[in-house]
Amino acid sequence: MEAVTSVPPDEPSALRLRRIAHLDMDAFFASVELLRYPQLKGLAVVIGGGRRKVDELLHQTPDGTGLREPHFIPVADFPLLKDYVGRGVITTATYAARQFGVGSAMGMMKAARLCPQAIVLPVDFDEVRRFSRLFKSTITDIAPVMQDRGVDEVYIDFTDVPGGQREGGRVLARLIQKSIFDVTGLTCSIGVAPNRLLAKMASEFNKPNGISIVYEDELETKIWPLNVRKINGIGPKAGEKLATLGIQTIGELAAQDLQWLIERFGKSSGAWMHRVAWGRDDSPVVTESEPVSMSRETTFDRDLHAVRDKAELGRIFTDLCERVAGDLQRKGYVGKTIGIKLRYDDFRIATRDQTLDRYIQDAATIRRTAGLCLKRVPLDQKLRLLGVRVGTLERVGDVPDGPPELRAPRAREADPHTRPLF
DNA sequence: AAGCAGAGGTAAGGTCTC
DNA sequence: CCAAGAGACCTTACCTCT
Repeated sequence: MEAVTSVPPDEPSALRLRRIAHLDMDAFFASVELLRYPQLKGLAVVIGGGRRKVDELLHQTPDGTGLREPHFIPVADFPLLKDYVGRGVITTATYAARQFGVGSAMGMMKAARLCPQAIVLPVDFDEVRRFSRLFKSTITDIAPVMQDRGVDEVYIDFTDVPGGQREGGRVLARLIQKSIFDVTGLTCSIGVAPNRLLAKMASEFNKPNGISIVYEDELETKIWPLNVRKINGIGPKAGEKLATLGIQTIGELAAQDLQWLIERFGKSSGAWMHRVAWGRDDSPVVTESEPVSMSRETTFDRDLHAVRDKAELGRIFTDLCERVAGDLQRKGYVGKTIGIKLRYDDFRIATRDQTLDRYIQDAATIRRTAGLCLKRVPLDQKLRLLGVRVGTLERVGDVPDGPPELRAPRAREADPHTRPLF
């Protein structure tokens, strides 16, 4: 394991091991809600839906009389549940709800069937973001080298933090865990190991509210018995393929010949699998990064047909373009690759994109270019989702050929051949 | 003239993550 | 009949330039 950082040759005693931590907030979305509604503690609660109407559900009685204070009715007792929950999925479930087999990314209707007494709460993104900032700033106050991995997850480099090496990092992990709880009232789980790969797996060992340390020489005992799916980057597909090849555990993966893996998974993936199975990972903790693309997509309340529902689709399409443009402008980015994504009613996905010769950020150009993309895709089948994406981003003011994004879009009449469908 | 190699861009699809 | 949204990255194919 590449455990040694660069060490001045005249200071042999300064030889340090890399100590990387992975920190994961416990049932983050649900825990944030429980802070607000402590009376729900211990109950089966599912967060999600994502649809605005879940919010109404909280403030409405089944007979339609509104309530000012939120109240909590089990999903099963609510008539017209589908109208409220639509085609949404669960974001997080409390541990009580998980007992019933309910979990992240599961459809709401299915969850209602599995756990009829579950209380549904909407996601409060503002509140979640507030707590996200809060726990991250608590961390960087103690250990400055932190990498964002989403709202509820970070990597931290303990190597050069005073005390970061004590008890393999456990002392510092405990300090961070306690500080986060004091500031937010929320618990988290932390894994510390010689690299990010192992730290990520370690953080799952002792959930919730746990700490676990994995040392370099514990690969065989603590990592190899695990299923390959525990490796961050091996998902359902690769897991299935490995299973077909008779490989279940990470140890079995490590036992495979490098060339054999490359033949079956490609040069890059095969070599990567071999490396991670041996616990090798020297990727650094990266404290900042630039976005590559920004997108907006939406699943419709019902499947829509490109011709029959043209007007409605057109409205949604324009709205998506305006929202992406708004995101770009608000965050100060321009882009030159415009793309669309659509999902048919049978869940097949099609994408198209087009790269412009200049950087833009305005809704009109996005809309026009995305419209051209849409013309290149078969539209005889009903759609359930439409998305708009802008990629090849540059920061405003950092654009290779000056600031063309500030130029007004060139006014021009579309010729009939390239006139967008919407 | 033809062939090859490598770099880099574009496009489409797919996988994975939280 | 049920399966979100946002983003990163990979593979493959094709094209262009050198």
